[in-house]
Amino acid sequence: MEIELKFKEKYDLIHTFECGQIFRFETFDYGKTYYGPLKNHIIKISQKDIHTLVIQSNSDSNIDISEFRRDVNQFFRISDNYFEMQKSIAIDDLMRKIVSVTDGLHVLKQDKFECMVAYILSQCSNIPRIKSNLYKLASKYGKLIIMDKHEFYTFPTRNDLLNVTEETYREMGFGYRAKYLANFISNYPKFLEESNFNKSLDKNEPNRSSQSEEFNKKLKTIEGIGQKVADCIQLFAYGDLSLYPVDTWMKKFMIKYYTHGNKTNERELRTMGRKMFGKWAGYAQEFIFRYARCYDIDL
DNA sequence: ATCCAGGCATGCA
DNA sequence: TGCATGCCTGGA
Repeated sequence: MEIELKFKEKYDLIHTFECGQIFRFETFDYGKTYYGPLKNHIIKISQKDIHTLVIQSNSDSNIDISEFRRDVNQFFRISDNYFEMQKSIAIDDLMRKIVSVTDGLHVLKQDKFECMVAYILSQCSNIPRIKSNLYKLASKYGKLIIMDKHEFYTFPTRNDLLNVTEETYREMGFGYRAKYLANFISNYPKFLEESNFNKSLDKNEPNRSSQSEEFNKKLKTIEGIGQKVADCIQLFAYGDLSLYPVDTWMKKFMIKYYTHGNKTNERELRTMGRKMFGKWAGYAQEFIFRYARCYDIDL
């Protein structure tokens, strides 16, 4: 099964898949094509031209084309107004530069459970290690899928992990995060299953911001999920673009360029970023993160 | 070899 | 409410 996705704006696969928002997509040809999981199958993403992606699925059976298209549209967030977003983020010379350097980077809408696990494991770690942790989980408890002679694994469901102990996670190298993950799986919070909550967050409803805040608080009641991880989950899996996760890179960047070198805490920087970039703060954060890590050698 | 990460919970002022 | 400290382990 194959569909084409057309964007008015530029789409850059390397910016999008290497910026650190998502961990289980791989390229075997230096960024020309990417493979990774979408729902219960594997997709191959290739670029036809700078505005057009071709998405192929490994499975032609047990999924219909309209459902596949809906999933793909959602994953690639095709209804984001990219030009408006870029324009409103480019608030000064530095941000204009960053928007131009990262042109074509798109925020993706990730699977909720997988994203939560990934970011619970991400704390005080690094991308290679997070990737390796997730690979261990998927290869042990997920389902093997072969596509184009490459091996991939679907991500395990919560059910698949119900009987896995903290000890096992430690043996898999998750360190002290093992406890958080085991606890998350076994005491899976009830509010995550209340589907109306998720739905209202997914839509653009008038009382969205208070719901967004409430949901953020609930996420932080989960052991091992603090402000930064909650923001990442809500941004990447729940599509709340108004969030501005502040990690060490963002902190370095903000202190260097926007507080005149004055040290402040993460909370203040988060508030500052959300104020500066409004409803597109999540995009701004991704652009800045990409820029800070890969293009600003002083940081 | 160390050293310290894409944080968090905890305990103390 | 704000800040220091320990936590696992493997990239760099």
